[in-house]
This record gives sequence, structure tokens and C-alpha cells, in this order.
Amino acid sequence: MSTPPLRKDAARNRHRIVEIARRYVDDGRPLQLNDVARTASIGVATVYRHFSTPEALLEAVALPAIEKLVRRAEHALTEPDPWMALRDFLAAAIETLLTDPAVPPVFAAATDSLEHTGDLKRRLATAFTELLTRAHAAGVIDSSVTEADMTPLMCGIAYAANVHSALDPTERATHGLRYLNLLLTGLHRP
Amino acid sequence: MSTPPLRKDAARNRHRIVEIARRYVDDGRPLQLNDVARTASIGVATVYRHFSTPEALLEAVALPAIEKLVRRAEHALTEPDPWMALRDFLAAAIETLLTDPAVPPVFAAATDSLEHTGDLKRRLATAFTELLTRAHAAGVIDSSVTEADMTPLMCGIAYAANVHSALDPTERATHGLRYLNLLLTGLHRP
DNA sequence: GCCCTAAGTGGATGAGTCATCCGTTTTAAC
DNA sequence: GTTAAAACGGATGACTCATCCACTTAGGGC
Repeated sequence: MSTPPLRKDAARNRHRIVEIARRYVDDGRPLQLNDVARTASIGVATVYRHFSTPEALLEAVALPAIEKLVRRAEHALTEPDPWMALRDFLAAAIETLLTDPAVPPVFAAATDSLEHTGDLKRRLATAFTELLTRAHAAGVIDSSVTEADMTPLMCGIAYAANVHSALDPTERATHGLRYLNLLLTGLHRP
Repeated sequence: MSTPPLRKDAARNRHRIVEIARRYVDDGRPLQLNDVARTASIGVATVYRHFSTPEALLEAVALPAIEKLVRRAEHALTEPDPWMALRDFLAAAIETLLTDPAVPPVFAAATDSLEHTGDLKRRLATAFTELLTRAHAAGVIDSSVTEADMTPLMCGIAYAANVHSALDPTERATHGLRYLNLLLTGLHRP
């Protein structure tokens, strides 16, 4: 699992592949490695060497957004009000899920099947568990809800907002936040 | 859209195809028409003639479950308490979505892209709108929630329950109902 | 019961996608 | 400048998909 630093040309190619893949994801085109390779004017084998499956490539595309979300979660731990901290973080999570189409599949996948984002997801889980624990301790949230429920629930909300409308991203985000509020109303113990 | 009655052999084949497809869906195998044809010992062309796409075949597989759900919705309209009627129907819907893997994709698809279940989905929407209207009139539910929100939300809950666990169906159904209750707590105005 | 035709059948086939293998090129350490 | 390791790329065979058309079968009219 060490990282023998990449050769210059390899790094350049890897970068370019992710960049092209990002466009595919944003446009909603299926992420086919052969196709990405052609678009990038890079040999198929090179793409396959860097990313053995479309999922692995998608992970790399989603990486920055997930990193940002992890920082956000760790920052939320500094917010004194446990309910606000939890709510604001969840809103940010929904926004990320709906803004970046690369993210939801990565979260829906089993953590241990991920090559690049497994650690990040674990960090996120840790921070989030802490947020939840505080909320539980403060008695502001339904006591039966665990961290293991929340990831699926967030994915579910994002899914719902996407099913609902092939509309523009902004509108989808609005719906997602509305759905989150419905759920939070159900969870909140004032 | 008329139905010139099917020849006996054609009916037999069609039946057999759906039957085999049902097994694929239950086992979670991908529904590939060529593959289904081989398993059914039926020519590929025959399968394609009856069902031009995997989605169409899936619709046929899901049909009975959806019919049952529609009857259930129309029956719910006879329940005097608007909140109970809505809640019980939604629980039935979640159970259907989680019990029969053929159903969720059909609900997630746009109604007008469906050949076989479009009418049923419209009937369901009508009955459900009525259930919601009553609940609104009785003031027992958040007034901002519309029928157009509920289908996605139900799909979202089913999705969440499925992401959560590659566990056995019973357990998934339990989670789904729990998630539904969380949502309903958020929607209920006592 | 026999014939005729419309309806139905099946599998060979070409188009398209996927992922590997291996001969060639590039990098960077010495 | 030399050399070994690392990276490259595209030709290729395995596989999936869906169509076409020559053949078979059902069942109504006589």
C-alpha cells in the first residue's frame, strides 16, 4: 500500500484521464474505459493500468469532493450546538451528493471494495459517528438511529431527488434539501 | 393498443419467458434477453419479439405485484381514518418494493416509457392522490408534500434499505419500514 | 379432415464493447 | 551516455447484443 512516486509521464496521463472522465460523469455519459482512452488520445492499456475498472476511475473523479466533505465533517465537530452541527453537515452532504454525480455511487459501494477512497470514507464515518454520539448524548435525536443508518438514508434522499426530476441540478438540490428536512423533522427531539 | 388475442404457442412461450425472467430477477442475475432465451430453450428472436428490451420484460415480471398494490391502494380508500389509510398503504408499498426486486426499477422509470404498466401506474397515482388529498384535508400531514414527492421518496427509502444491507430480504424489509416510520414521523401533523 | 395463410419461430450473423498481451518507447538513476 | 525499469499503445480475441430471413405451426374456411 506504499506509494512509489509516479513517473512524470505517468502522472501526466493519469491526470488527463481523470480530467476527461470528469467530463463524462458531468455529462451523464457512461464511463467506458475504452471510450475515455480514445477521447484522451491515450492507449487503452494505459487507462486500464491506472484504473482497472470504471468504478476505480469514478472513485478518482469523486475524490476531491469527498475530501472536501471529510474536512467539512471534521470542522463540524467544532460547532458547539450538537443539533446544528449535525444538521449543517447533513445538508452539506446532500448538496455534495446532488451536485457531483460521481459521489453517490462511491458512497453506495461497500467501503472495503474501494481502492482510493476507503480511508476517506472511514475518516468520514468516524467524524460522523462522533457527531451522532454528541447528538444522542444531548438527547436531540431519535435514539434508535445509528451511523449505519445514516449513509443509506442520505443516499436514499439523493436517489429520491434524482428520480423525481431529470431537471437541472439546482432544482434537484432544492428537492433533496426539502426531503432532508422532512427526515430531520422525523429525527429531531427538541 | 387493441389486443388481438395471442396464438396458443405464442402465449405459451410468452408465459415461459416471464417465468424464467422471474428467476433471474429473484436471483439478482442481470436480465439479458439472449441469456433468458437460452435458459428457456426458446429462440432469441422470439424473446425479442415479445419484449423488445430488458425493461419491457422486467415490467411484465413486475406486473402482478403492481396490480396487487393498485388494488391495495383502491381498497385503502375505504378506510375511514385518512392517516391510517395513508400509513398502511405506504407500508404495503415499501414492503412490495423491498420484497420484489422487479418493482423498484419500474417505479423509478418515467411512466410514459412503459408499455405494460403505464395504465396501472396512473391508476395508482390517482388512488394515491386521493389518499393524500384526504390526509391534507384532515390536516394530518405536512401540507407541502405532494403526490409527485411521494413516489421518489418511497423509491429512496427502498434504495436506502437495499444499500444498507446485502442481507436477507426480511431484514431489508424491517429496515425499510423503520425508515418509512422516520419519514412519517416527519410528515405527521397530529 | 385438408388446405392456406398469417402468425410465430429460431439461430446464424454482423456490429459493437471489453480487457489483455506484448513489442516499442520513455524516464531517470548512475 | 548507458541501461534497466517503468510506462506506453494498439492489435486482437472473447463476449454481448439485437436483427434478419428462411422455415414451421396454428387454426379458420371449405
